[in-house]
Amino acid sequence: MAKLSGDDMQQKIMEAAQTLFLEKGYMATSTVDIAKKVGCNQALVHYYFRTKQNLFKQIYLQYVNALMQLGKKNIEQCTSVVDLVHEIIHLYFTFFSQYPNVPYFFVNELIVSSEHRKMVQECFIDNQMRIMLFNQLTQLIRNDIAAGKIRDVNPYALIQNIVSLVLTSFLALPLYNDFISSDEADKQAYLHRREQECEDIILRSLKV
Amino acid sequence: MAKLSGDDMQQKIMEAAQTLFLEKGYMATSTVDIAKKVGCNQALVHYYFRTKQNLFKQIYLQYVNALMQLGKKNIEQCTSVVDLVHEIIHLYFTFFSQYPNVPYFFVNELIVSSEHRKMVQECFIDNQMRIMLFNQLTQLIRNDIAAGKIRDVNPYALIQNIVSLVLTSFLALPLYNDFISSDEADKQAYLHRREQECEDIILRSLKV
DNA sequence: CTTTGATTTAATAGGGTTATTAAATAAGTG
DNA sequence: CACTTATTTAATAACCCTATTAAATCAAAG
Repeated sequence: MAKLSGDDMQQKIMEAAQTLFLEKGYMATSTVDIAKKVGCNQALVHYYFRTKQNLFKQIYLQYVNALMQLGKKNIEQCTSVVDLVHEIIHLYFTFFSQYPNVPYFFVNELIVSSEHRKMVQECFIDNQMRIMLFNQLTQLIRNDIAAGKIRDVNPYALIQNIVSLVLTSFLALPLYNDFISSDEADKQAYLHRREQECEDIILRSLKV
Repeated sequence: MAKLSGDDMQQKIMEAAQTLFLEKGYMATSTVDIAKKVGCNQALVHYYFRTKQNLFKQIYLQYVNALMQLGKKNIEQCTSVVDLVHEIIHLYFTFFSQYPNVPYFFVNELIVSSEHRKMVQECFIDNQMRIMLFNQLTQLIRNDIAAGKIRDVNPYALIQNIVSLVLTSFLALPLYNDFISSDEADKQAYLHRREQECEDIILRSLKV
């Protein structure tokens, strides 16, 4: 194939790998598949990334960082839990609407493969931003409880509930597609309903 | 190995396959792995089930049916949505506590693999019991809305919310294990809290 | 124009995979 | 006991996989 400047090719390989990992998961995607999609030789994938695992890692971290960066900007200025819940849910829906396979990717690789879980843990567990955001949430919750604005809730549980409802809204997309409607506009409407529904449920769960 | 009557061996193979599919997923489990676990020759797996896909299918359907059967008994006699929500959530938690990997199994194979999704669809879409249970839910909801006992909700959305919260409680177990506590008693307590939390959230979301 | 270093390729080693074969062994029946 | 049928095995065909190698090609610098 026509040679590109190395960075371009590396980029193209990452993009193809991304698409395939998202579509079929890590296991079911081979470096041959990736090369075929790019239109290059399979050895080139190894030239740039040495191992398949390595390639995966870089892609995974890209998404984690993208989400974190986005989160930081939007969430820092929230002054109440209600605000924060709204922002977080909206953030997730915006992000995942753009990359609707990412939730599946996250679940599949993070929950499913203990190997990958370990890998992600390393990058996650002392992630400064994660800690900062969590501390902020905890503080906000404490304040709002003290002020009688919300009932006493556990920060972990709240996050888990939010993430549960949001993630499964996207995880269910293929089922929605097969069982209910495969029309793109319908799916957009579904996601829009889900966003409101998720926020509504969480806010109701916080009422005193 | 000592020969067993054929049914026993078939059973043992299914059980080993079950364990491995649950632990590592379909893709990451080879028929060699299964045979090794049973202690028999790999060809025997194919002798009884012809293909790996076939073996998987039988195991999958076993779980779907077990859950359906269990559901039927417990849910038929509910007379209100509140009742039903309690029963369904308790049912799920009881079932999944017994088989904590099944939620991951369901998600991984149903949501992730479009091939498997198609397969399951065929067995699911005209599953009489599924239709019956869903109709019962719809009817109960209509009645309770008319009686002013709950606010107007969409049956699909309600089910999705319940399933979301319950499934992710189990999907998060490995994360709980790694990040919070790997003590068995703690995990039991966590699941117990989650069951109450799920019911609480759903019931609050139904309040007029 | 040649040299040098970065890309890209073909070829292949060394695995592992599913599935099929034919042969060996056991169990049950007349 | 002999024969048939059901299990079980070893061996192997026919793939696909990752990763490495050495050789080919290109692009920019001297």
